[in-house]
Amino acid sequence: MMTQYRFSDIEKKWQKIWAESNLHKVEENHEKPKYYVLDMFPYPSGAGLHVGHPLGYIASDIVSRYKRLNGFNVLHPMGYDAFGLPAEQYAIQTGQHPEQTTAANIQTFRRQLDLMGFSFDWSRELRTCDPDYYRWTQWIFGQFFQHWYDKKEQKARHIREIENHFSKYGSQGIEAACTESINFTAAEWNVLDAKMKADLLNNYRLAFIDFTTVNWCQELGCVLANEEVVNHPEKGPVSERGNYPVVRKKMKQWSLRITAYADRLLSGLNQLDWSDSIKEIQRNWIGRSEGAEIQFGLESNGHELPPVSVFTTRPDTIFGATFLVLAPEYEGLQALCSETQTEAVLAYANAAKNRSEIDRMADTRKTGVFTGNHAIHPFTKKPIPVWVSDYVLAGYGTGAIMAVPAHDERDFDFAKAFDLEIIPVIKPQDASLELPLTAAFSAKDGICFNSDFLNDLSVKEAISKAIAQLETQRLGKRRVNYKLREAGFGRQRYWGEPFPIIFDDAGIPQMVETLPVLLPLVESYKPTGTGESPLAGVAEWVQTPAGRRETDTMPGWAGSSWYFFRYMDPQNGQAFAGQEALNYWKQVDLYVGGSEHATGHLLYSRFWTKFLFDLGFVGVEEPFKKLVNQGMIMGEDGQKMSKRWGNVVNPDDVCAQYGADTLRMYEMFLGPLTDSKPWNTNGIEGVSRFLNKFWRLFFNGETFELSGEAPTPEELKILHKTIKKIKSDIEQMSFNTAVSAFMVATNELGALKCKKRAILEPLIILISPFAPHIAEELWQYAGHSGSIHLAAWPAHDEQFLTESSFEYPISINGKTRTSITFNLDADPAVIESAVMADEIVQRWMDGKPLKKFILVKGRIINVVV
RNA sequence: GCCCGGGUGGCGGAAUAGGUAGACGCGCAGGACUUAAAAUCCUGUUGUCAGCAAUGGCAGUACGGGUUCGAUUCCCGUCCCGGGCACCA
Repeated sequence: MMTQYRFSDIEKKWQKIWAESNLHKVEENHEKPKYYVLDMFPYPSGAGLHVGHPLGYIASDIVSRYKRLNGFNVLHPMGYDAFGLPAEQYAIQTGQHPEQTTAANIQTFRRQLDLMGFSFDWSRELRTCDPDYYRWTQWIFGQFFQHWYDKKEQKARHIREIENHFSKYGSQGIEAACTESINFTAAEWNVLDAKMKADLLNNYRLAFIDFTTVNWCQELGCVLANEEVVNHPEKGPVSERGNYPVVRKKMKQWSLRITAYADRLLSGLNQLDWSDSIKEIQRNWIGRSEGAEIQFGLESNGHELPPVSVFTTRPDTIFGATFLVLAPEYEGLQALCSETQTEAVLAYANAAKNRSEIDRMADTRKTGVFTGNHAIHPFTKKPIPVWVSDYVLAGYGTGAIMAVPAHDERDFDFAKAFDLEIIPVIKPQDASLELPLTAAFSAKDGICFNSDFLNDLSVKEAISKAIAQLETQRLGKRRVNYKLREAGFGRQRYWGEPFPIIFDDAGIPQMVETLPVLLPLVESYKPTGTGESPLAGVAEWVQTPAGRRETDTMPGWAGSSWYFFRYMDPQNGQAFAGQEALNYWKQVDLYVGGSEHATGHLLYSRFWTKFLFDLGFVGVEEPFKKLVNQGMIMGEDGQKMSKRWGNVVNPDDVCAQYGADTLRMYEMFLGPLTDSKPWNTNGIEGVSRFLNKFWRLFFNGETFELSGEAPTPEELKILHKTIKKIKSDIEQMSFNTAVSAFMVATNELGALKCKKRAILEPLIILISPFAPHIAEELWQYAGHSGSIHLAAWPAHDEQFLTESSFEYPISINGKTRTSITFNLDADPAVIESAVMADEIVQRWMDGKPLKKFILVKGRIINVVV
């Protein structure tokens, strides 16, 4: 009977000892360099964990343990993102308070996480739904509310400073991030009443009340996200759940002015050690484009009409602009229509308003209505018609475009649909355009023609020149535009952070000073049907002596946008984290989590960090220095692991059958961390076999055996190449090849029957980050009283790896034919003559003369004939 | 449509400052130990052709070209898969 290693006893034993001795508790320690390893904290769903969830946790745990062995003071915390919709929906169905279900779910999660032997410092655990936590989420919101963004200084400043400025100088000299730019004098400001001042300041606050268009479902009594709305063939837009009609409705909504930070969010990406794909996703989401804003005066037919500003990235095509198009939601649209066309335009705008986003997206046929009026081309002074069409979006640029049908596909389609003029002004560099155009020529490497002062310039030159000309003639200016929209921050839900806001009798929002504002108990979690959150029904909470409370709650991402700072000092009652802790831990060195948060959590966290940086609370502008996105583990059938497909593998079962160490190593062995890959039950057997083999390296039958015998060069070479390989693999997060290196070392040492302490003991340390329990047990067997996780990482010594000779593959014309061993310091001339004298080489040369002899030292020899 | 990744045995995957393609594991086939099974160990395993065999030839990293003494790796074109964005002017 072979010794079987008893993982179940061993794992239970050590997990208990580690917990009781607080082995993983960490404090600030200025003697050691710090390292902060963070996992994206989980939402504690009722389903518990499946084997896909711990993938990233295992990787981060390996790095944490590796860093500790290398002398780093490692912060490796865990907590729960506990506010959110599923708990609330469960409450609606069962009447159970979300707090109860959340607490129960957290217990399950904790039990499952403990099974896998992670080295989290649980004394720092946090939950976003805990009042001691969310009081600081509310506090940070309050800071957003009390600040505005100064574009000149590129930072957030206190709202009092802009008030002071307004009272002395009006809006003159202020360049602020705002909803709309308004000009007024100090005198005008000073005569405003308190409510009017508050409304005006709302235009500048970083947390402000916005009016946004939402998908409103009367039947469900709530607002729906775009993805919750589907298109019904007869009824039009309906809710995904229940098929109830959905209309677009303007609603008051708290928002955060994230666009103020668009520039910095974009440029900050360059310094981050993140995957290119996720940086690219954020770049696209921010969507910076450079171009010009151009003013078009309108032909007045008797009465004066306001000018229309358009945004374009192609001012070089200005001479090809043959009409303007306004969005159906264009501000002041009605005033721009001629009398005869007003009715048609308004009918069109109204129809467009109720078309769902998806509908508008899916349908690329061009529709539109002529306003009946003309604009004046800024250079040619010719009149060009002004149209309205829903292919122009109100929310981007100015909500109006100059259409250049010859060089923009959409404008081309529109011009064809309504028989509008098409004037080509850009031609390919080395050819002329084929006329008439059958499609827009939108290449950006052409040459201008038909374009007055831009003729013969390249597109790039023409863009600069056109802007310069527009600026000198005061017809327009350079402008940078972003796709990024303000971040809607209010939810008509119960299970979230209440806003620390009370509207006083004048309707002015006032910051609540005493935090936290506790989430009150409600009787029903159901939507009220009025568009308000269930909190609106708690009269005694809503009505306060100071006024009426805001009844919306914050979105799921509020609590997760700053939790990484709270871990640094989780019990602090005076601040979201103390200065000392913030200065010591600074930022997350390694962040591991899924890529699905690219445009949500990861962007918002960067935004909040930059804001807290501006206020001087934190010393870093970026929260996550290095980010690694682990892939998904699919079911054995290749589909996403889900109850629905019946392919879920539970880590509890795997731990019971094979042990946590096997599960950990197997998940790492599956393939590169960042790839998605299927689970394979057979594969885990191989890793289980390996760990047993590893265990047996140390045993002779039933007895543990380590000898003090001096190791041979061959054994030393195996050890040192393994140390080197594991170190570099962990640092590159190539865990699958690290596991394979352990297998190779075990196979080789097993074959040599090596039982020497000098070789095997360092090997236990190497494997301890991967398989912490078995390593701890073997370490104890080896006679150590302290934990292996407090040991030091062995250093590899190159001298054991250097070879004196090398077996050179010999290729003739690039095809390997034989191999000959030479000393590495042998004279190339000697090698050449030896190779040329070789029988096999001679045979393949077949009497042809030698053309070239290539020797790459320690690599290859190639004979060219 | 645009922007990122990526295509290597029966399977998961190794190997890229260009240098012996297929490490490691799974699966499969054969063998040892055993009354038997489990466990463990050993051998083989890209395809194909020749040979009783040891062995050897040819082809081969999605496809077609190119650069090079030499290409899975670099360049150009095509196809396919995954992800992101999408009437963003």
